[in-house]
Amino acid sequence: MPRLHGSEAAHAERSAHERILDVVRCVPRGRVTTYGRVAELAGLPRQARLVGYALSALPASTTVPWHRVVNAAGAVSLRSSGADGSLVQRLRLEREGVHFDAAGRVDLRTHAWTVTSGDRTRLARAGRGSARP
DNA sequence: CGCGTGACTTGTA
DNA sequence: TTACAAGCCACGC
Repeated sequence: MPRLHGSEAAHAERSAHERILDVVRCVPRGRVTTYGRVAELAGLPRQARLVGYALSALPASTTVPWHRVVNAAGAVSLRSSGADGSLVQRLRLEREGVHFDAAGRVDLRTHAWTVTSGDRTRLARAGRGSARP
């Protein structure tokens, strides 16, 4: 059972943390999105930092495609754990066909994820909770 | 309860 | 192009 965090409880029964993960799960293979974008789609505008915090809390065994989330400059953000994680992120993206330039940045104009109607349906379903009245 | 820190963004210079 | 400040939120001390 998701624990509510007060401020969002009045607006949704699903925590901001889970809504963020729902959005990230909708990012298709070979595409990337930004922290700010995820926050906005999760109904948390201007809270990109919260997205980074949510992803940092993911277990190593997660199925959430966290590697498809980059910063606004198209660069892979360093993790507090070290540079290994960012390297893994880059390798995973390249394996999906995402191209990095000489500066180590993704071309967001080419690889940015665009939300489709199917994505919105999927998000809405996740938001309602498939087992909720 | 205050303060610093952090996988961020945006605006300004 | 880079550098700095302000804004936002959760967490540990």
